[in-house]
Amino acid sequence: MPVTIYDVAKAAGVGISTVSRVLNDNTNVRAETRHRVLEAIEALGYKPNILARNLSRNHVQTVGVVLSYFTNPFQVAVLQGIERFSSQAGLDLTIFSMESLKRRETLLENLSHGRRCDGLIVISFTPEDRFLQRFQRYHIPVVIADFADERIPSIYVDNVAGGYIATKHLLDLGHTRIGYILDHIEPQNGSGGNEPGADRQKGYQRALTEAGIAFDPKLVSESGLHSRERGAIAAHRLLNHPNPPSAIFAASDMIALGVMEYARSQGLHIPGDLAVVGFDDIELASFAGLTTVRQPMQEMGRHAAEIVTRLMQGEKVLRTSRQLPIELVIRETCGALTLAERG
Amino acid sequence: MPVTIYDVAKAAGVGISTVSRVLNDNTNVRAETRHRVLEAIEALGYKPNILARNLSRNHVQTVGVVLSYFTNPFQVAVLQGIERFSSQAGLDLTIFSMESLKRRETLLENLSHGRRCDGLIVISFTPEDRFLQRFQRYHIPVVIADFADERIPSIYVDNVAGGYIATKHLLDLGHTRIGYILDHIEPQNGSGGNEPGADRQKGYQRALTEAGIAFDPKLVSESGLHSRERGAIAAHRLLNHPNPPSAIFAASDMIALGVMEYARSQGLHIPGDLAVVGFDDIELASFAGLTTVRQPMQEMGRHAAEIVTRLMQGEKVLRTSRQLPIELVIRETCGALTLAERG
DNA sequence: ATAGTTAATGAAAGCGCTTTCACAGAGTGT
DNA sequence: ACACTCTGTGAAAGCGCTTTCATTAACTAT
Repeated sequence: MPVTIYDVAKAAGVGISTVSRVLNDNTNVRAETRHRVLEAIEALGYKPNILARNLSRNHVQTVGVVLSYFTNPFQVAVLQGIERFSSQAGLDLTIFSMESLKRRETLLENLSHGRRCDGLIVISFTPEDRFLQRFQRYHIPVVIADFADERIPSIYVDNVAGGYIATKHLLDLGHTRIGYILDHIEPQNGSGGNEPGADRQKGYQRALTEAGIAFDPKLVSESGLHSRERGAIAAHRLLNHPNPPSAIFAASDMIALGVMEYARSQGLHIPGDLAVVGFDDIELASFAGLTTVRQPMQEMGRHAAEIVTRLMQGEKVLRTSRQLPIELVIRETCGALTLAERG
Repeated sequence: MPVTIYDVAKAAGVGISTVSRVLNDNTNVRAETRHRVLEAIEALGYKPNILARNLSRNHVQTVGVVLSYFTNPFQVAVLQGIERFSSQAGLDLTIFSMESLKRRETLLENLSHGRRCDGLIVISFTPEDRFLQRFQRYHIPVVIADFADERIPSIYVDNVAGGYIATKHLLDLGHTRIGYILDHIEPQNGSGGNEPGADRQKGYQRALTEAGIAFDPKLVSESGLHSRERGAIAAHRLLNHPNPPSAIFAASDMIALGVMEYARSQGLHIPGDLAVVGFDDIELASFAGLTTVRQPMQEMGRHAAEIVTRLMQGEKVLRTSRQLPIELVIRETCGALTLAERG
């Protein structure tokens, strides 16, 4: 029923290999012949069957991205960047979301076997070694976004610097008891604790130390997830401390938003009673007037997509990893503006 | 290099068709034979080549979703619902985002030809007829989310009812000049103006009429997009009217958020000087204290995914379309709570 | 026993491309 | 004129599955 390459060949009075040639390389086919073939294609409304092409070429023309939480605006923003690039590159984008570690296992298991994508971008974590090896064996390049792993092309940000500038900013504003909330302390896997949250904490501690303030573990809380609900819970723990912090630095804007909600529900004024600084600069942050450390989320996605794409095409890429710049965005929740206005 | 069905057949001492049978139907193969085959599969670590299987079966085991704006939290929420269902159903999910009408044309053009997905979910619009026909010809079921089209399976809500209850609520609160902001007035295509924004406007007008208030076209503004920036611009137009509204109903929460930002930037208090009601109930809405009409976004996605999936499997589905319930969520921006507190 | 089913299996023919290989025919150099 | 390289092209062999079809073995019914 559907028109195949054979029909085109017949109509143009050539062999299928010639048709295939005009469809692909374009070299070594006489102009006149090509013209005939093109006309036949046009006349019959021929469209190459992708499935056949895929089998023959052993690829699927798609890049996969695995993200841990679809609900996380940060990840969605990265995804956006990826989408924009890959659609322009003519690649399909298939997404795999895994809401539990179990799911992640099975997902990676499947993914690393069948060729469901030609290249993979993982957001915010490193796949276990055995998966990495398998991907390599199948020549499926993997690149990581929002995570630095020396073994793998990674697009990341200097999280310790980020934690540092956020904390320093609060310190400069006169705060001495500064809380920190991160998603989770335990490394998710054996990759060695360079998770964003942990790195931001390093920066936080470094700023504290430089300021001559002793690090108080009681001022660090874990939310589990980058969500408002969990952020609020973590804030609750911190704020009900006998000697509560006057400022909180959160490892993500979502957590920060939760902190703000909780604080307000307790009648606390922001930034008067509690200063808050977030991380990411998601869209809500500007609405909420949240001071935060901006990471170029879309750019991260774009770069990651660009790298996989080139790797997929067999290109030898020299600098596969890239560090993107961050920036402190000062808004209302830290109190700096209020001070300035007063002054 | 990779182990194929032939290797398994050889190892198990059977023909490839037998291997294929145990891989698939499972009927009509002796228990003992199946066991041998299974053992060979295990021993060799055989995984069927998806590409070959796809070509042979003429499917790709994936559902596609085309969304207009990735930046739209509503669409992302629907996408989430889709993802959850389809991943459980063992289907891959590929997303197509189209930021312009041009892109949409070419996208649908490509999509309706090659088999890049076995089923398609489109969010918030109806593809043109010619595309629909083509999809039908290729037996690719299409279902629409957030849009009602009688010709196609659709998962939708009663938007005119939604517009009605939002407006009625404002009316009940004593407002008489109520503005309305929608994304765009012009139907995007010839499908006949039952776009969500237009329907909500119908409900808005109906409520007005019932209350004996003449509809004033000057109180309707178009933002173009569901974004804060555009919402703010539209609010600017409405609010600088000689006889400005005391309340604004926005066709989406994003627009409503923009309205709030603009109003506040002008020193207006919400809800004191301006009441605002949105639509969707995206996550930010609760943070912003926005009164809104909630639609079950994830559910929409889930249902849409369920329907396509069943259709893809050739199942004869009786009720392919479904209307989901909506609900007014009263929070701070409408002023109802303030009144109650006062009272 | 004998014909008539049914169950289990393998050979082979697709699926619709890409790619290798061989072979004409046209140039080139002597 | 003759050997010698290119170009342009088609036949045919994959790619790794599914599925049809024929065949054998085993089982029922007379």
